[in-house]
Amino acid sequence: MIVDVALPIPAAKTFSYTVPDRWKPFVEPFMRLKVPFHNRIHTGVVITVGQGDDPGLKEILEIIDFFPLVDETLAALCNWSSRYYVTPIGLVLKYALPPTLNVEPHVMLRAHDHETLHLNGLTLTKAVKLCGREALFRLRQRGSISLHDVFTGESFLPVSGTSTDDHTQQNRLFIGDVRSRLNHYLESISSAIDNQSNVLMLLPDHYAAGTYFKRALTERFGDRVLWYGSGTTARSRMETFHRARTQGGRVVLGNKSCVFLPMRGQSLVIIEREEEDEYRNEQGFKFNAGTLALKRAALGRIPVIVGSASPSLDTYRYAEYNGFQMVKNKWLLDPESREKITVAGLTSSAAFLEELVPVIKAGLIENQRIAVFTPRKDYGSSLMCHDCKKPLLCPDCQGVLGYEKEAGRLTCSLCGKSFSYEEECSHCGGTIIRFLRVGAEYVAEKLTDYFPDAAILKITGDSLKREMRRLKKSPAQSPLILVGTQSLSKLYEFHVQQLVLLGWEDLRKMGGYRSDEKMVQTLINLLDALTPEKILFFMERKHRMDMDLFMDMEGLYRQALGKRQEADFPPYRRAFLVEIDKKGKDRGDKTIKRIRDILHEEGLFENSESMPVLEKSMAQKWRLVLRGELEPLSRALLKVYGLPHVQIEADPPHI
DNA sequence: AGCACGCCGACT
DNA sequence: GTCGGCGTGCTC
Repeated sequence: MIVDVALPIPAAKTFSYTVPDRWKPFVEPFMRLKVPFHNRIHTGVVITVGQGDDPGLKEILEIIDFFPLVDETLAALCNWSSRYYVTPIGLVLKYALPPTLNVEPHVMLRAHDHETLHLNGLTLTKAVKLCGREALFRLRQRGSISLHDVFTGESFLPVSGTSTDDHTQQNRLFIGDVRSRLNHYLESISSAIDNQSNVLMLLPDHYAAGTYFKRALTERFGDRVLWYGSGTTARSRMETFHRARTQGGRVVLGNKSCVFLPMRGQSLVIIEREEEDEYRNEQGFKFNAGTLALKRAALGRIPVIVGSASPSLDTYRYAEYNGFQMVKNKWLLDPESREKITVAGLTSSAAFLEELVPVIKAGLIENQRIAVFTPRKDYGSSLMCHDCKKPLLCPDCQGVLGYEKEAGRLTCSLCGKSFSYEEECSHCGGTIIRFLRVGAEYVAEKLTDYFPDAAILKITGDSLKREMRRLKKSPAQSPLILVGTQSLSKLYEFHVQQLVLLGWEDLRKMGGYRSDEKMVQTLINLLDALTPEKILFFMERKHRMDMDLFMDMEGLYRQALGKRQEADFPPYRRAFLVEIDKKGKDRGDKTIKRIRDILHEEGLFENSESMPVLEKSMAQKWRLVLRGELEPLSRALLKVYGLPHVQIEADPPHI
């Protein structure tokens, strides 16, 4: 017997091992096992079980799981993810079945004959220590012991995530404000859990959206509401794991890792604000949890509700293409909102404070809550030497640098790398560095100078968790200034009287083919969360935008999708960014040749004209953008994956 | 990923 | 003459 095993290493292949007789009766695909590898012991996952024998192969050491921890739908989801995100299956499985999944301390043994009486009530961890894994496998097979989890007391058995055939639900894209979405979710969840099936609900974060929905759902459904993911204890994470797989009538809330949570009898998946960046997993296996949740629902034939005030173009098209019911409850830039909007022109971006201060002053006198939005979180960006007028760019990728004053460093907006701030031009040595754009840190500092007695909170991605606590204590009647980025839109139902947008139109230039879409989403989500009575834009005169352009939702989406189709971009084509480090002594030339060879071998780009040219040679790396159909591309790119100094990003936003 | 092998610079 | 730097390659 030979098994092909996926290992958590960045190589797009499986490794074969023979199975010794004592383990033969127990092997099944998707069980975890221990194998010798490179003079070490690794945890791998069985992908296929085959007949035959090969004395050249090593033997597996031990099987870990008594049965696979993923059901058929999740196994299919892992396989699909591996191809869709060009990540070796071993790394996908490492995410789906992480070491933190501490199953055995929470599973107990029950004895069914005299021989095993001494094992009764022991946890699996202790029993394994006492008599070894192999013996327990045999005892269980002949029925001398059974397993149950400590949380529910129910039998610990393979989970089957099949749909419960609830025909009251159907796939739906719900576009509306947060109140209407919440009500819609509550009604849908209610009818789902009434018939004892489970609901999986994805939320963009834990501290803001997470607590908002958790509170609202708990009010209605009590302890049937569970959270799965970080931001909680290891034990309660395991409790959710066991309850979701054995019990029914539960709602599991989570952000990313919950898309791989096995669940019994599911009847609904809900994705809240799928367009949020927080659904993107940036390290290791890079994926979008919203996209995976949609796929999981499709694979398991489970109805899905996607709710947002401003869905992404990808989801809008996916929903239309797959026959979702399109419910347009409310578009927040409707003619009614038009009356609340004032657009003020600025002569230059530096002039804004003179115009902003009187507005804030008037608001504070009236005890208002005012939110000031600015696209950037840092102190200043678009740095430029005063002497030679040359811009300061990221030495690595030539991206725009942002200056963080408090931290005293420069951070690249493109690659995220940080550098200490030297206050010196690399071209001429000049020491006067100017910045042409300002961000939240600067605005907050200046407003504090102007209004030293006012309560001013800075809301950015990094400070959100901390500031949420202070915010909850703030009485609704006292004046407050919130200065922040997109993160302001996480403050669900935090009502402000005024919303001021400084340089919102700048989002348009912040790079990537999705920038127009992001601009609209940012605005709509701010309106969704903060429900402002007045909306005041300060826009640079030459970039001033006509707000009437955004009032017709269908027209807006139709036009944007038309452009994407014409340009052959997502969602009509898959796009991948391949980056090659110039570290090697050949400056990456050899790697590029190998990539071209692999693409050619796979039958892609047969004539040299369609062969991708290297789009950009930057200081430290080559950039290559590939667009095309998923199947041939991902097959070829998985081969590219293992090459040294090569990074592959699926659906890159910055192209 | 880790770990070994291999080919060029500063040391007793 | 060697020790060790990391670039390159392989792992059933």
